[in-house]
Amino acid sequence: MSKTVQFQPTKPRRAVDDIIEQVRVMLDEGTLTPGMKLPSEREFAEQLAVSRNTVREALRMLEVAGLITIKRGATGGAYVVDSNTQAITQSLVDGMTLTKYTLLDIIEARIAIETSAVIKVVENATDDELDELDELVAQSAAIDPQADWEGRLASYFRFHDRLIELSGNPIFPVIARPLHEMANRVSARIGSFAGDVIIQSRHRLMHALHARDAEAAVAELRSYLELLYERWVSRPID
Amino acid sequence: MSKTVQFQPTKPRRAVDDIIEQVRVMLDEGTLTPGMKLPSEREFAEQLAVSRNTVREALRMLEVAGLITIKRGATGGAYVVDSNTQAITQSLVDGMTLTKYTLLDIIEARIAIETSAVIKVVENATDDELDELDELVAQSAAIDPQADWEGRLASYFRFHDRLIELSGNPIFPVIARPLHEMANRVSARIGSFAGDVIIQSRHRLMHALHARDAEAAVAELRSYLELLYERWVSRPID
DNA sequence: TAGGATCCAAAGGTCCAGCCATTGCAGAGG
DNA sequence: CCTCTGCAATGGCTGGACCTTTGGATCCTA
Repeated sequence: MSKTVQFQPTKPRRAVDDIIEQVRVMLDEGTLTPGMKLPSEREFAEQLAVSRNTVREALRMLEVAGLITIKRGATGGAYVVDSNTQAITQSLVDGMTLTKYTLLDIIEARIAIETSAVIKVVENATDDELDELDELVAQSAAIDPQADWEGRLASYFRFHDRLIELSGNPIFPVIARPLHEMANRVSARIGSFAGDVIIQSRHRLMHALHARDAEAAVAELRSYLELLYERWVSRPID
Repeated sequence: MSKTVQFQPTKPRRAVDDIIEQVRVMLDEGTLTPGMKLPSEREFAEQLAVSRNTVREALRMLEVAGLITIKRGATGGAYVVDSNTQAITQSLVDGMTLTKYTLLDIIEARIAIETSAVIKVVENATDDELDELDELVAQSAAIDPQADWEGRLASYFRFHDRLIELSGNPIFPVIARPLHEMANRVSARIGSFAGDVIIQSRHRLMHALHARDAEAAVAELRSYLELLYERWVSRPID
């Protein structure tokens, strides 16, 4: 049987593309790990046998991709980061300005990920960890939504982020955090609403988690996110 | 109550950052729309009163962000794109690469996303679209897994990708692709197995979809992914 | 000796001027 | 009318130069 050949769109191979691929491969292999420092621009250029300008372009690309951060000065240089959440978020924001995604799309994705995560939380989280979540809820409730809506909002998302971390699956946060960032930006522009409703939902959710009742927890989380969406659409972005 | 002030990390403002922000603002305002062409590098440099190198760095960043594509030659230049899904996918792949994960983590995430997607497929897909999926299954079955395992594998993922696209939520494919990419990196190394089992599962899944039976479709997809995992763990990465 | 002021080297930020490589298209030639 | 060819526009890349930032080493002083 003939091999299914697959033609690639003709994109001229640039030196820059080669460089960033080398870095990506090294990251995948573990040759480069978070915290490590790439060579200085001048040294890197020499190693790669390209000009410093070309190296700089490659570094800029890696920076935007969220793989490195660049610091100036004596101890400066390009350092491998340990999370590119910001970059993913920025991509999603860009996607929304290109009118590719709607709020409902975001919410649906959150429901998909977070309900799956919460099931694992019920299975795996220790009681201490659940108490930690209780504490986060209390912190949220202690912030006056009128006086400091942004602070309250940030507190909400700290809860969600932590909840998803407790699932034990490291992939879930990678996906969920950018979605939260997106939701956060929207909420920040809409302004405060119905703080009590959210706190009450949190209490019901925590009750279900403590009772290790996955079904109830999923139901509560889902209805919470759907409520959120209702509020958003009824108060569109200015 | 005191406002929780939030200080931003001190990041020196570079010329490059200014340029990409100008472009982002123009995109947001609608001054720049998909398909439009930015000035040539030389002209752009003059307009911005910066060197051509700086412009090039900015263009590279916008390119990685998925906002423009760059074409060489006579009618070349930087064109605003209408979709940055490719960039988001790449970001997520990078994010997962930076994260310590296991195969089970990937499978769990796939179950979360793909079962949610398939529910929407049952609701939204037309019969013609389902027929299209049937066709993809037939294509998979026609490839000899012994002779061309990579081709068969690629065919499997085409099915999954298309299935998820048919959910109608553009976020789902964006999340699913990186997961497939990560799964693919592993499968390609493991080699062929049990082609018949997979095709049979596909048939059962399609049957459920045609019958618009969401519950059965979800169950089939889930058990398929779990089966996949079983096979993987029993044949660990070399 | 502790504390502060100063100097300096390393590293990124920017610019310049030039040359090469690619590519579409207009015009020449059949 | 079609084909070939050369040109000009545009991105790709180089090498060198200079500025700015920044942290640490050094030196001075109380």
